[in-house]
Amino acid sequence: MPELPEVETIRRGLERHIVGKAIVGVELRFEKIFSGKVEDVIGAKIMSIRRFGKGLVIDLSNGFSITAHVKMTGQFVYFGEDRKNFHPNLSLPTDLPNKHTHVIFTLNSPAERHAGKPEAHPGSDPGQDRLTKGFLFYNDIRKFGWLKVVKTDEVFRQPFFKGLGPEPFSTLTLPLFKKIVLKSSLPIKILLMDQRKMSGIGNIYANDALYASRIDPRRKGNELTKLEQKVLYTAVLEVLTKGLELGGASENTYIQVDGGKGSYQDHFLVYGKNGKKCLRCGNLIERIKQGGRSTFYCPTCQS
DNA sequence: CCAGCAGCCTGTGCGC
DNA sequence: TGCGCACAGGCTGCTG
Repeated sequence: MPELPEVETIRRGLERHIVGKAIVGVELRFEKIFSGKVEDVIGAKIMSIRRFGKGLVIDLSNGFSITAHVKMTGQFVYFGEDRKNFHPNLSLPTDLPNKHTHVIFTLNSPAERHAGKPEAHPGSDPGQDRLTKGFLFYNDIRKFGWLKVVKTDEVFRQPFFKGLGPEPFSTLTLPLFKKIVLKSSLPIKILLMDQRKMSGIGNIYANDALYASRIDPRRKGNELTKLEQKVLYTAVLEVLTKGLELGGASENTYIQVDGGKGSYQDHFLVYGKNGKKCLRCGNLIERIKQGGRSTFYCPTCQS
């Protein structure tokens, strides 16, 4: 369930593992999830990785970018030349590529010409894999995610990027948050998850932020008090920060670029806890449907 | 314009 | 054991 913390963790992993390398090959195993031209990325060097909401942008040296959205089950995993993963405690795919691998990028490092140079501290440099060849796998069990090659200066012409609301850690200020909430008669939980109103928040963090704020997820945005608006804003940033610190929530298929897992799933406040005791009052957490999705809340604490 | 909902997919876990 | 079904959930595109 990649949301902002998970996607940002992926972004950081890609930044560490693939920036500086050149794309020397692309194997498309399932064409439907890929659009744009493969030729436009061949030979280009990877310059930077950006994230907007839950979307990723891999900027290349030739004026093109690979935009991507992993939706629910997409994974970017970087393996070294020996096709072994970098994470020491890897517990997920060791068999890549597997039947869920839809794209394989072969990467080559320009730094290879220095291969004969001895390392000052062999094995101790966290960026050492930048000096190796490798493979970047895009896996996606449910095939909801997509990769699209576009010109870098046209990234924001895409409907997805064009329509994104403000970012929780930068452009979504408290005054703006208050304004957005005040203007909407949507249930506050639906509002938090609306990527056009504000970006990056999905089901897990929306549930937990509302629980932390003691606000009933069914309340309308424009019916929140000024205090509740502020408390909720703070809670949103807090749960996202916590998720980020823990490397995201690996409850299902989400893994990091090096194959490691996040641990926010061990710190859920209310998400997925229906029938279990509320951490605050001990009464039972309930599950309801909002917009076709599960909402978890404590009927006693959240009013 | 907005709200609501089906569709896209596969794996998992449940009841019978 | 296995079948059918609900569920997971982000986003698009359609309808009213």
